[in-house]
Amino acid sequence: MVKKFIDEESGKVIERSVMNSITIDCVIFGFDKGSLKVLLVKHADGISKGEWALPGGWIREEESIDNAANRLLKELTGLDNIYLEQLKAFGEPDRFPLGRVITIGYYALVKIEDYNIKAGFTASEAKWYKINDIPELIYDHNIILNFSLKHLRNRVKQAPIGFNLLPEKFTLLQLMQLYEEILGVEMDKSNFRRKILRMKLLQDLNEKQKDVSHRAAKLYRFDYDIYKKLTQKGFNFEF
Amino acid sequence: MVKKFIDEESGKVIERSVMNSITIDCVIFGFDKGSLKVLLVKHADGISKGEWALPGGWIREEESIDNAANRLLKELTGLDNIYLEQLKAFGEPDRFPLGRVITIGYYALVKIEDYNIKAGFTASEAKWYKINDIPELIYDHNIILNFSLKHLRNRVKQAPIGFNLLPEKFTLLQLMQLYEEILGVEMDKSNFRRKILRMKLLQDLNEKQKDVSHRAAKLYRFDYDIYKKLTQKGFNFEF
DNA sequence: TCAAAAGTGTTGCGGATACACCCATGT
DNA sequence: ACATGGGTGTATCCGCAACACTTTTGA
Repeated sequence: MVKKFIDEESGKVIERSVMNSITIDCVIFGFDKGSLKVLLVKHADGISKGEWALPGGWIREEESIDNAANRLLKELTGLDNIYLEQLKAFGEPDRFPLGRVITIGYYALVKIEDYNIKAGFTASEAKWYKINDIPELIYDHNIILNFSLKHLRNRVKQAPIGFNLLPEKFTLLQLMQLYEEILGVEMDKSNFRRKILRMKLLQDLNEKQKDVSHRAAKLYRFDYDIYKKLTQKGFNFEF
Repeated sequence: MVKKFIDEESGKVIERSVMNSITIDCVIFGFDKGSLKVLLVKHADGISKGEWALPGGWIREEESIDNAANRLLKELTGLDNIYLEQLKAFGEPDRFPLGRVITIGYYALVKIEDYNIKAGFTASEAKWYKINDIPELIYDHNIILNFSLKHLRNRVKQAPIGFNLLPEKFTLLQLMQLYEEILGVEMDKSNFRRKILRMKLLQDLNEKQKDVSHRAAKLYRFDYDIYKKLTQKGFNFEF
């Protein structure tokens, strides 16, 4: 990726491999059938044709990097208004074989069934992979993925973000299984209930599950307004 | 910052404001006389001449961004082997007035008295500012600084990094005052002792303070080896 | 009536908090 | 003697973990 420049002072044409190219790569997490999954895409052409990768793209000149990440996500999943946070920049000099490209990693949490409905995907192939079943990815994408997983495991204990992976209405057991899966631990049903309910972050919807072959459980919803109010009063989500 | 390019396909000269320039900016924390401080530099020339800023610089083509940050820090403070971690990338399109420049924020924790001894500083002016006394900085540097402060306050509770701000040998009260200053809280002497000693991360040096006008306190040292061992066994620093 | 998951109750332990108190040392 | 910080001891409270138990519902 050698570009030709005109040197401002001398007026001469100089060749320089392009330093400072920037991309964005997204780790998109979903939760489905008790498993934490990541959305990967198969490259349709270019030097890494046929290989799996994190979805990503270029930053446009007029948009902020957060906006670029949101736009890419919308293009990739058809979903708007997704939980999205920057991880950090990855910039080993040799991470991209054809030149110096720094990438900014993002991670997103989506409700997988929303994605299935809208399915705005146009790329050649995209697939949800279980977290324990990730194939080899191009460039340093495995490193980025592992970093984001570690980050998610920390974050989920510090802030109530896990809800973004669940449907709007969920049962306490679903929530517990989400935590068990992400953190890789087993939990006690009874203690989990007490702990999460004591925080008063969940709104009891006075609704029950339907079409289950056992006693139907109450449905709850995460109440973001209450969380904001509590946070302002100094409340700190900790799990 | 408009640059002239030669378009690869058409061969024509095109002007384009440079997209994707990348810099590094460092928030260097120090702890001195009971106050948390940040090292700021005064710009000697350029469009922001005379204004205060976070120390920073450019990434070289052949170095990783982590190495670039380490090199810059060495150039700025004369110090090697410093605690240094990436924050994240900052990339609002208008953050830099003369073109699109994305910056990668880093934060560093240094022992301020080491800095005073070596003092490898060549820039026009550099000064330690108390955290509550930060002037207006150029570009989005106040945003970066505030972000790093918030990050530090979280991090210091999750990992034993505060020690990097203290001298090699310190007393328990010094450590407590460090935590009090960073977190902005008051703590109980007795409870702090128990809590920190129970973790067994501190090595009792069997030495005492000298030249103090009161009963001399025991000196301790943070034992990184023990910490590593404990971490491998599943220990999790939490404060 | 049995399986499966929902949901409640109880008990013991350990860490956090809030104090009260004594110790050593320089001025 | 007293100011200053160093250092210890103790009572209380509360959350957490472990575990036993009852309830509801479909098959």
